Amino acid sequence: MLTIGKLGKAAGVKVPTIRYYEQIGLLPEPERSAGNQRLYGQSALDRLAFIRHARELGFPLEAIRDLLSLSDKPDQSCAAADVIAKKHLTAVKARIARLTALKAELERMITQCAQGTVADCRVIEVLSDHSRGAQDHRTSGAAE
Amino acid sequence: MLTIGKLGKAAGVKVPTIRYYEQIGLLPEPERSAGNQRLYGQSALDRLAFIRHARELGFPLEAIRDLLSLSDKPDQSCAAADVIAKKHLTAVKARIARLTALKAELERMITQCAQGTVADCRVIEVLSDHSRGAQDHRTSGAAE
DNA sequence: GTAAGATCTCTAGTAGCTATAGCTTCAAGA
DNA sequence: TCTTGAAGCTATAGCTACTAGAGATCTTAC
Repeated sequence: MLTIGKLGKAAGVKVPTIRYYEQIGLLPEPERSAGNQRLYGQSALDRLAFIRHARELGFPLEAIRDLLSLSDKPDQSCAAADVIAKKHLTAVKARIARLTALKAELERMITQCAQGTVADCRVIEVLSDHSRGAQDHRTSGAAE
Repeated sequence: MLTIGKLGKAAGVKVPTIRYYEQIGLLPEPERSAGNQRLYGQSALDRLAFIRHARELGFPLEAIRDLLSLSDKPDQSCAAADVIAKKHLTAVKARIARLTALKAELERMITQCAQGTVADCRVIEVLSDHSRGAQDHRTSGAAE
């Protein structure tokens, strides 16, 4: 049996966050010790690790709630999980594209900044590029 | 001169968000019409486009505030902007790595889900993989 | 037995918006 | 010129996903 601190360490989640997850019903109410402290078993650790992993990957708590409810009744169709995964995949792809573009921009910025003052630094220009022949950035960028 | 709605459309930012930015001091208070409505010029559009672009790329508002203050005094050294950009670049790289891993996982999930029920669907397993030889995922994943 | 550290509950604060209520102003058509 | 409907105004409250405090209690190691 794990105390909340041990559980948090094992799953990589902060203690108040665990209590928060319990409060909003993502984690079931655990057993308590004689002195009223929470005690967790392996299944709580699994569940929390799942939540943390999904959160890290950008799933909102509501999607996680859905996925957990699926795992709670594993003999049902996979269609719902599939829908969630597909929806998220689209968002993930868009995010990767944007972040990759940003990475290039940041690298360019840093290179250029290394050689001058703000006057000839492109940081600001790069990030407000709408006015210099890149009016079309919305076509590729605003897909969210 | 643009009304707030036109400005929002031009920059791709919602009207309440513009007012929010003004409230927290990211945008200067604009002129007003005789009837007390906000009126914006080109510089406000530039500034807002910059903010939106930076937000889209994941810069927190405080970093944007810093960058804007730099652009307001463009004859100073670029070092500060460089620091901000570098710090952000590290975070961006980590994010891309995580999202790329997620993309693979989601794609695998969807493929597998297409062929069965939740009973043999890996959605939950994939996302709580700590117990199957991937305990070290924290080493590569929790860098934020 | 005592002292440090972990846990308890509860409340309030954070970022970055978003929504609502109830009002006024503006632009376009009849 | 009147009117009507969209767009604007202020102010406040709500949202997600936590995070931080206060002040009390429990557990554990010496």
